[in-house]
Amino acid sequence: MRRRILDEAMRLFAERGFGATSLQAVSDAVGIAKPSLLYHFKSKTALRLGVVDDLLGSWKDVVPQILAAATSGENRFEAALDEVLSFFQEDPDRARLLLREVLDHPAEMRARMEQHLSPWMNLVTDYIRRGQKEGVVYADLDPEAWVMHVVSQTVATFAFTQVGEAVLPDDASYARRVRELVRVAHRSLFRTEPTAPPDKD
Amino acid sequence: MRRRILDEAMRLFAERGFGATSLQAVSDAVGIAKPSLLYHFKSKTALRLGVVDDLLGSWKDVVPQILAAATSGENRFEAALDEVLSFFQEDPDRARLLLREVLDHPAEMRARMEQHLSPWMNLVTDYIRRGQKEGVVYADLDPEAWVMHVVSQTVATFAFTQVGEAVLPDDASYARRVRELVRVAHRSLFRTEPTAPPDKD
DNA sequence: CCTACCGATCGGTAGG
DNA sequence: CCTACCGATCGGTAGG
Repeated sequence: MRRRILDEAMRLFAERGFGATSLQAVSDAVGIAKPSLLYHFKSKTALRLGVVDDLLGSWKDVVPQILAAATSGENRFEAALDEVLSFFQEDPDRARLLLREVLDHPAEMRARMEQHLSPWMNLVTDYIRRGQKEGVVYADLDPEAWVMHVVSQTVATFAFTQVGEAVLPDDASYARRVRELVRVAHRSLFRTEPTAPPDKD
Repeated sequence: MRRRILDEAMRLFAERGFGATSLQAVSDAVGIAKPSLLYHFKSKTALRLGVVDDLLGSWKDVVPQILAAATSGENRFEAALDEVLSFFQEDPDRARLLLREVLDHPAEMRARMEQHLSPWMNLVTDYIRRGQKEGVVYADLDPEAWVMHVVSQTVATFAFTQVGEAVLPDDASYARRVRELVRVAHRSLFRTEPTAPPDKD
């Protein structure tokens, strides 16, 4: 039951925001009475924290896959980026909830992100710095800022599926934005040509 | 008075979100009674639309400056991007409100953005396509998707000032993110070296 | 997990 | 621009 509450709350918080979602709306979606929900989560704030913990927990599960992709095999860059992309692609509400949380609780999320991101951030930026010494990565690139850039652009791409279509009105709008995101990330990182060059239409 | 209501409502909506801001909170911030606020704006929804219209209206004023910067003088690229950057830099709440509106009302904002962006979007993308024919811009770049990328990254950079600091913990975090944004935009657009190359520290 | 219920606050109206 | 007030809904509790 806790699982079902978290799922419905996640969906509603991502869609309408925490402040615009009542406990009644969540319990209706689950199919239980409001006091029953408050047995599982003592307060609305406790429910919010439960949802955020759940999201960051599922992110933690993906980190090893990202690191594995980034440190072995060919096309390490594409493989690692694909892992980040598919995390949000799997459920775009993850991107929407993350954006809302960062807007609603910047200080709190700053601390949590630091905690959840720093382990793999350091590995990725070390890797980039090695590439800079070898001359394959631009020397004037700021590793931490570049990773933030790529991650936040990924979140934005999936959070704003619909709005992207306003400017890219064809039905391939989503695919175009993802492809351009990958292209921009690649071109801004490597001084050399892509191993597998992006299709040019 | 209408002006003061719009300013305070904008601030509060950007900070806490529309659903988490009561009319009482807005009227308190302005220093009037709640029914007085409802004389100027018939409903909470009318207030929201007033705030959004005001924001998009101020964007409209910047568009000519962007186009002027983009089509004359040297370093047209840097000059045009600077105009977009300074619009949000002037008041980061613009970025926050925009993000929230797009999350809360994707269909509505899609229509409004299309209306407010398409005039200059077409001019900018035409310009990029000319650059592609001349060979200075990457041929595999997707002009509309690229502009969306740069704009949304600008919005994200200013909306999430605090969270950026979690990963870039020094006190130059904000400047680093802006510089990297400009660098990424440049490197992903031009095949050639920058006219004024980014400092490499 | 439920019914019944709490005080506080919500958006909005009446009337001046 | 105000006071006074409305029904509805809010988050949360009592008690079983």
